[in-house]
Amino acid sequence: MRARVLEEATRLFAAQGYDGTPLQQIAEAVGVRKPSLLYHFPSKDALRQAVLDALLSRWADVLPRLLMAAGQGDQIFEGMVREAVGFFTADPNRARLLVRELLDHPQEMKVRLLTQLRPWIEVIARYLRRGQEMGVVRAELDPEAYLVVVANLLVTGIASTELLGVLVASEPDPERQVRELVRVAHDALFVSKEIVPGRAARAGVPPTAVAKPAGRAPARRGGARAARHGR
Amino acid sequence: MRARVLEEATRLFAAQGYDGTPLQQIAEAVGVRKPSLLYHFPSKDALRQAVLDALLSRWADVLPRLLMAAGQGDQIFEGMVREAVGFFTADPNRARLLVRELLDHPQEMKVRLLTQLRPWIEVIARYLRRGQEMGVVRAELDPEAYLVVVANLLVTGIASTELLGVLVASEPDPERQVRELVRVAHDALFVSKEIVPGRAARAGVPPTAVAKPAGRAPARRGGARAARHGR
DNA sequence: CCTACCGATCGGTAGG
DNA sequence: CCTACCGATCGGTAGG
Repeated sequence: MRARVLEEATRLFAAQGYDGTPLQQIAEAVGVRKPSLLYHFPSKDALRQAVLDALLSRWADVLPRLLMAAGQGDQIFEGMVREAVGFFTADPNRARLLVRELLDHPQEMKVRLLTQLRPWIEVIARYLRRGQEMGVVRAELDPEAYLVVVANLLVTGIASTELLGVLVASEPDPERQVRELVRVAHDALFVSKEIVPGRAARAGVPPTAVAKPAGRAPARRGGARAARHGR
Repeated sequence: MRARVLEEATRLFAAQGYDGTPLQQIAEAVGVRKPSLLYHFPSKDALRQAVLDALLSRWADVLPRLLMAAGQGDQIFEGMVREAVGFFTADPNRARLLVRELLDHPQEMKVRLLTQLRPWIEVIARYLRRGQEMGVVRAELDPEAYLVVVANLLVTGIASTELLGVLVASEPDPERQVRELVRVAHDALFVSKEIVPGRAARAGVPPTAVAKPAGRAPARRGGARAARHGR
């Protein structure tokens, strides 16, 4: 029952916001009376925090697993992006809820980010710097700032995919938008070799390090697949 | 007086949201009684729309001027990004308000974006395609999707600069984050030549077309200057 | 632009 | 988990 409440509260908070969602409405969605909610959660604010905890605790599992699994440093990008895209496209409410919390409770989120996300950023930033030394990652890239930009890009980009679709084409295609999202993150990260004609590509860059995406057929880079692997 | 109300309402809606801001609080900030607000605006919702109108109407002036001014196609990027960054860093409340409206009133915003933004996206997308034919803009870039991604990136990135700063460094530096924001947009747009050693750079790309940023000193590309040129 | 006021709705409690 | 209920606050109106 507690799980049901969290589920409906997540959906409604994401769609209408905390202030825009009365307990009454959550109770109706769950199928109980309002005071029953306050038996499981001492207050509406406690419910909000429980919803947020449930959302962020999933990342606490996913992040370490990702960093362990990626043996080679250059596979981290694909793994992390695929996981993030999959997580948020499976239920865009997750992304919307995060954005709302960032706006509505900046101080509380600042503490959460600092303790739960900052350590991982430092770890991944070290990988990026190693990539820079190897000439695989763009030298002018600012590791920590890049990671924050991309995290923000993925979360807000997916949160508003449905809405912003009308700007891209008459018949919105979420996959197309997510694909471009991932491409932007990718091309801003790796040193690219696309325009180099022929053998110049071999100059100074270890051929195995950058991995496949650069020279291959464009527009099939994980967004599509990840969007399908669902929840 | 109407202007004063719009000003305070913008600030409070941006910080606390529409549902989180009572008319009473706006009245206090302006220095009048609550019913006086409803003399200038027929309802709270009418006030919200007036605030949004005031914000978006500024872009209706800025966008055309930008596209007129940029004589060369390759200057459009710098001009647009500088203008957008300047506009939103001058008052991050503008960015936050836009993000809130996107979440709280998606249908209404969909109509606004479709009529007020879509035409411009089509125009700029044509410039991008021309750049692709010239080999200056990345071939795998999806013009319309790219523009939406970057617009979203700038708005949300600046909306949360202050908050996300703690993830980048112990002593947050807004300029550093904005700089990386602009770099990501830039490097995901243009074909880069950085790793090409020596004369290979001349192969197939008109030297004057790409303009300066690519080969020069990194990390001084408009974010810093724009952030200073204020409101 | 004000005072006075209203009906509706809110989060939360009493008591079982 | 329910019924019954409360004080506070909300957007908005009457009337001047």
